[in-house]
Amino acid sequence: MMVREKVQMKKIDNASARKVTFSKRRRGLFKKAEELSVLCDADVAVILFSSNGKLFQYSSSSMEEILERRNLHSKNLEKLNQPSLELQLVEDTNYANLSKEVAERTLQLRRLRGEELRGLSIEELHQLEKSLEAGLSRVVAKKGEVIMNEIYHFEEKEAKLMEENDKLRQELLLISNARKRTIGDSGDDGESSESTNICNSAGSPEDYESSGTALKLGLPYSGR
Amino acid sequence: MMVREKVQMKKIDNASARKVTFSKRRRGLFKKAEELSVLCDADVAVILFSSNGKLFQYSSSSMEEILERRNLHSKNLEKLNQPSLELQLVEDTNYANLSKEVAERTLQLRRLRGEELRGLSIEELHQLEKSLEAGLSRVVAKKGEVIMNEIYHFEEKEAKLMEENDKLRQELLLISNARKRTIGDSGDDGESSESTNICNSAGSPEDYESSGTALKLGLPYSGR
DNA sequence: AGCTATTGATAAAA
DNA sequence: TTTTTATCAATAGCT
Repeated sequence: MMVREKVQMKKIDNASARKVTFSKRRRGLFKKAEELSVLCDADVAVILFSSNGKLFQYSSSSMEEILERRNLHSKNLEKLNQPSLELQLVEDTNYANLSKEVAERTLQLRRLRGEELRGLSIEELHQLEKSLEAGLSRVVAKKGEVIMNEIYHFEEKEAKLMEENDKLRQELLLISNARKRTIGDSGDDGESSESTNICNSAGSPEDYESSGTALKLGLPYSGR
Repeated sequence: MMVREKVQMKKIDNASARKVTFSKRRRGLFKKAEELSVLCDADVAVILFSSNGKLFQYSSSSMEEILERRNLHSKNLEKLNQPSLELQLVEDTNYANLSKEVAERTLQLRRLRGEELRGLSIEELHQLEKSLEAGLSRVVAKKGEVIMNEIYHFEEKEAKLMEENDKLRQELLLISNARKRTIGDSGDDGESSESTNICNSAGSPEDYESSGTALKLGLPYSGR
């Protein structure tokens, strides 16, 4: 084996070597992340995009949870930056707030699930109902949006395929027309017109028009 | 130096040793992340929480940007609808767990409100919708129950008041009847019958019967 | 995808 | 915490 050189900290030029290194080091990074989480009882998330834009990720627990938790911390840090008061007080406040928030959210969740409704007034129940209806309508709307999006993609695909189909049928018609003409015109010298007609897309105007109309009548569809 | 042992993949018992290892490996992980990003032209983000709940993060470019990109990219088939309806009362009051719970509940709440629906699949949205419908139906049922209860109390009160009303009217009738009789019977000696008649509730049988009938006809109501 | 020489990471100790 | 050093772990370059 040749002498292994110290790796230069710059982008690897050779694309395939870069890809291999990416795979190896990606696994190494994820392994290190997992080790850290196990050995030190930490929560770890690693997100990475390859140069081609492919996503890879590792998380020691739920990725969404970790990201949400990070958001929360960022907010707390913002709070911390604004009033540069005594740090300890802020820490205590953070803890107290957190604990309060857990309790608050827990109760809210249970109420939204209809589990803990004791002691609520009619007015409060009515508010809860309205809140649920609003959430439901948003979720339903989003679902509709996602579904319509999916359908749109299908329609696009369908349209493309039909268009392709259309063209192929036209070509076939041209071929068969050409063939009929060749057979009908008896005193013609032996020219293999079929292959030239396939490759030559400029047919006679009448032929093109009629075949197009026939196809349209035969396969009607509404484009978007 | 003593023989360095192969590191066991489990949580380090010694707290201070764990802390030191955390620091070292954290730096190592970040370094690996940076190397990967430079060598392979990748975008990398690492987020980690120590066991004390402290946040550390590295990103090769803008963290927010990477996370946003991930949101767009990820087709999350992750847990969302895991009915963690059992909101376990967690004993451990440490900050990390608390923070974790807040994050989880916050995300759930936002989804129930229809605020954070990005990246959810049709199936997940459908589950969310069903969950909302179930909660809504429970809330509506509870509201109906509370309202019916309230109405029942009103009815009870109303019945009592009417009964009282009834009695008072009867007494008034007795008084006016007695007064008429006193005026109609001319050869009566001068006795102040008004005051005694008010206090004396025992009238003649005929009087009582007739007055009762009149009141029933005048004020009909259906009791429960 | 495997294989090693070599660099790199880090546990323990200071 | 950081440094040192002996050791283990990762991986670059080759098949």
